[in-house]
Amino acid sequence: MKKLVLIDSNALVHRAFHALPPTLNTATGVPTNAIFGFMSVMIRMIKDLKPDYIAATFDLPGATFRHEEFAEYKSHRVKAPDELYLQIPYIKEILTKFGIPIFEKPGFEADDLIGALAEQAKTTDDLQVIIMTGDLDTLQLVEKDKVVVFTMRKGITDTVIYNEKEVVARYGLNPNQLIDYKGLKGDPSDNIPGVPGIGDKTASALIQHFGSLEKLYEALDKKGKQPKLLTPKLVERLTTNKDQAIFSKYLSTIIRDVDIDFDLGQTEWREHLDKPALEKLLKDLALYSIIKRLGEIDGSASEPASLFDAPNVPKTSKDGIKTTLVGSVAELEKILGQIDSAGEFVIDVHDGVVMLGLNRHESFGFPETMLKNGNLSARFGKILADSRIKKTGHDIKMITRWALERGIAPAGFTFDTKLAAYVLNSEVKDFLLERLYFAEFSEDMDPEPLKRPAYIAMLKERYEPKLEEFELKKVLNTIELPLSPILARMERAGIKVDVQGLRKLDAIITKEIDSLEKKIAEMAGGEFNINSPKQLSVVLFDKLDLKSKVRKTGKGALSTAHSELEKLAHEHPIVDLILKYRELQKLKTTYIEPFPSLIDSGGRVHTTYNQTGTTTGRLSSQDPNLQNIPIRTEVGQEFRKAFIAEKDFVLLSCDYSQLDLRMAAHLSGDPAMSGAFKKGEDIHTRTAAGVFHVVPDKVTPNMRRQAKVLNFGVLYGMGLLGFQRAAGVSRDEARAFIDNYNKEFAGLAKYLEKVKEQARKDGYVATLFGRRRPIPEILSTMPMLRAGAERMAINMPIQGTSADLIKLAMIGVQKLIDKKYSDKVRMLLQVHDELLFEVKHDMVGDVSREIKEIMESAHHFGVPIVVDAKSGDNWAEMSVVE
DNA sequence: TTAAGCTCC
DNA sequence: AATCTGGAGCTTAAT
Repeated sequence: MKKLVLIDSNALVHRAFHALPPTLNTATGVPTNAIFGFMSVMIRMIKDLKPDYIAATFDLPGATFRHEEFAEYKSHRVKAPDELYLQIPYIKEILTKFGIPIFEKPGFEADDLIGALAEQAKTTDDLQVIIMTGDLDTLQLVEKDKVVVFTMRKGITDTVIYNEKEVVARYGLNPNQLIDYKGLKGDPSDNIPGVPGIGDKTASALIQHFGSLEKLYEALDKKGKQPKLLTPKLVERLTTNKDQAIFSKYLSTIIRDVDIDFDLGQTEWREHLDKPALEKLLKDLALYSIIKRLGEIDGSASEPASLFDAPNVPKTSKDGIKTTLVGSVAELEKILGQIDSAGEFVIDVHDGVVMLGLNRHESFGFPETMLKNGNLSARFGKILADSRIKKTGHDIKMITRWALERGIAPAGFTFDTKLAAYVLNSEVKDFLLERLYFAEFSEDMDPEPLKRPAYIAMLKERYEPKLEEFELKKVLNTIELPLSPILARMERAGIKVDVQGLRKLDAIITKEIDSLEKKIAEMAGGEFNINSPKQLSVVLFDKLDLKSKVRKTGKGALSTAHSELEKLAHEHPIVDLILKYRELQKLKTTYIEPFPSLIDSGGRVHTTYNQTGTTTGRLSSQDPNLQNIPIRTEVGQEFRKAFIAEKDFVLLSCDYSQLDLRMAAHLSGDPAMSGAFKKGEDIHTRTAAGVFHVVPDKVTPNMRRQAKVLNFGVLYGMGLLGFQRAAGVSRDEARAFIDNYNKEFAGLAKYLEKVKEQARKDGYVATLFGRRRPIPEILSTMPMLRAGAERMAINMPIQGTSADLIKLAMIGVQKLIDKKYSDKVRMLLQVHDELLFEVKHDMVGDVSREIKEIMESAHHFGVPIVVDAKSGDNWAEMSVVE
């Protein structure tokens, strides 16, 4: 099958322009970011698809539009900046040198020409039409595998091809129904209005049900019995906006009957390619890296990965690393034998290839598919599961997950270059092997995947003496390394979600949001986007002319943050509605909506823990983040109820009480604070009593609240003004409270000074267990930077020691589970000072006591450590375990 | 991509 | 003159 690629140039240029920073320029100042992006995508496309024919289309403004109104609409569209338009002539020139013909016609958009060309080309047998574009407007043209769309995800890095199946999978609609869908939903980026109040879901549901916009309106005219989905409100919206809907559909329809001459022969670009001229032009534009990549298009450049080479032929590159791609079972068995007797090896898994290394000079790789061989798989599994055989990896959590998913429980991970690099410097932003290698050896790593084990071995050699020097071996060996496989198990376990409950909640909240939207629009005297702080501030401060003083944002605009809106609440009832709207909108879009798609076939969601993501030693959780599930508000609680236990199991939550404050008490040795914890007093009440000079019985709720702010403020390095604001007291009061606090807890105050001093002296701070964080800015001459550094210095040992403790506890608890309760207890989540388990319901009493004990005594401190255990059927409704 | 906003500990 | 509480992740608007 031959391939014709049709380039939707305008969409692609826009995408490239916005995806790349505007920092690329020629010496004379011509911006080139869009050109660069356009070219990268094109080279990748040619490399991947190897098209026989290519044609490009561009917008050309002109008088003869389909409709007056349409031209009208266009003029309202936001103009892209000049920097973008400046680049278009260059792109056209490049395309010409490429031998690619350009199609444009006054009054027509690039889209329309694509439609017309595709229409003509698809009559040719044995020819696939591929539309290359930067947006999804042309998806409507997709037909089976005959006409497909090639576009990008996430900036311009990931490419993806949509055929008819994928369109249906993504939208639940046929390609030709997408225009009906858009007619209802609209498209703000194209200035297509659609029907107000109808979004993604409703539009899709309606079209799925009725088939098309026209049929939907026919059904509405007939009255009679209507499906449930057509609520009276929805019917009203549809009828009042009928014309607009029809017009919107018309606007989003790509016209295909444009009169153009098209001849496949003229698009045989390889015939017309003028490479020298192309290179010269790119050189003038200072796009040297593109010139380099031009080799890729005709295969003259070497393939990056040797995985395509014949197996079993060892290759030695000039850096002395010998690599072998193993293709035969016998060969692999021999290597596994070597590993067995060596007793240690490096393992890495990348793109379906398993790579093994014995030292920094030699490594092997074999395709994962070879493990389908039962004998081989058993042999390899045994090596992985044998804790006496030492394994080193880069990201052993990932490798553990990989193995677990293949039925192997790996053991014996004794080194991880990613974790080592993290404990050596937690400030580093990402721990890609390539980056670490460059940082250590000041040269680029060969992208050849088979070499990775050798590089990992090299890094390990570099890191070991450093770990020794900075006394970080203990943190790595007793905390991070044993924790990593445990996290892998937790990720794999996931947590069960009540989808049904989630759906109900969604319906309720959606309704509530709808009605809030309406009320807010009414009060504001017109519809606007409440989610846009910019539009919101216009409504509040200009239209409604609210007078209360609010803070400015970083850029000088009036802030509409929650804390600021509260100040306006007494002036106008709209404010409370906006706050409620925000709360619900947040819950819906961040938590409820994404969840269903994240649930696996067993009804569970799986987070990913980042073990190297924080500077203090905490974990973080992503995709989804299960460490910030709402809890405070009533709707938040409702959402939490959707996290449930498997049948015959209950959830058990064990959380450390006042962990950070206990750590502060221990680290500082402050007698008053330690004393309070030893006596089991309420720490905030005790603090209030000390600061306000009253007996604890006389502490009012307000005094306790202020003391609480003070206690937490101390952990974070809060200043006078911060406390004033957070506690809502006057400047003098604030100063008096802080003075009293520092007298009452003089030991704590002294400790905090000592930490800052140590940071200045050593350039770093550390936790009780020796985990470090560099604080270079503590010596900055800029007061702001320095103050910030001091706050970090104060907080890290406290937050970090807490993080260390719970990690130790997790290791201890997992040991208990493996020994006594496998299949009966699963550790599911860690939320900084809380561990969540799934426990066989009839065992929760015993299990809870044992876990509590392990958590409380994971390490001995100068203050008691207290864990509260609660259990229940869901994450919201839990009661204390006796 | 950034800024603003909100969720959690 | 401007800032002002530590550690995270995610969504939306706007560029």
